[in-house]
Amino acid sequence: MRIATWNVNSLKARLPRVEEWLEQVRPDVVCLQETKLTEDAFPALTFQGLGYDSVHHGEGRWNGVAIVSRVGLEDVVNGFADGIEPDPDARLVSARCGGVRINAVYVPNGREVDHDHYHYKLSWLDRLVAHLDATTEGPSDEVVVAGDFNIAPTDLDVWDPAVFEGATHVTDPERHRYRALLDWGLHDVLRDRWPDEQLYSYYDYQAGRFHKREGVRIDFVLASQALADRGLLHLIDRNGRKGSKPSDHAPVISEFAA
DNA sequence: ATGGTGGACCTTCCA
Repeated sequence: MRIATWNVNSLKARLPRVEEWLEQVRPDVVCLQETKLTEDAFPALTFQGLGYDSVHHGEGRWNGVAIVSRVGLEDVVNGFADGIEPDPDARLVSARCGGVRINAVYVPNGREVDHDHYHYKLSWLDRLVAHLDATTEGPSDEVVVAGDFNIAPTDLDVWDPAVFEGATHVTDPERHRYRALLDWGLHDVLRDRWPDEQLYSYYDYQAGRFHKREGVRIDFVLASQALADRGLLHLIDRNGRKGSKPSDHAPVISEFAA
């Protein structure tokens, strides 16, 4: 089962590239972030034509997440299932695809340390753990949480740690909450496979960062033990960040034996 | 040269 995640930075702007990529890579499931679409504008028929079911949780101008699957798509949940107030933003959608509980996440950026949005980010990550508790029997299930986490777990995941001093994405409270997801029972399967490699999923559009290989790794496919044990390949698809009109994120792909 | 890129959308916000 091939599972991918891709922050497309507007599905409207990126649809031709996403179509081409689906035909080339043929993932079984792909989680999309930053669709920036209303429900009405989501191109479900385009995906249907490529053999994929889909579900979208969007709000229009910002955010928006989707799951696109060719191995079934059932038991959809929009947003958090923790029984608290609804999330004001469209940042989480989950469904069961091919027997796996898939969660597509777009974690808040945080903007600046101590900004209101930063505290929203921290509480959002706390709620994500509660959501997993509410929607699974626990980490013994086949569970995937895939998306843009807006956290670089360690200094190996940023091209120059000095540049990020005092910035979001690398602070202890953010990294602590990332580790809480691993403590829950999820595995960073790409990092486990490549423990020492500089692997980046996001490059700022500015200053030629991609061509200088100055990126950060903030997009992950996290998988529970049963899946992680069956990992076949884990990679970041640099081709997805090349060429004309790319997203600022590259797709991240993991494959698991059936 | 006090910017730089790109997407939302129309004036400024967001990443």
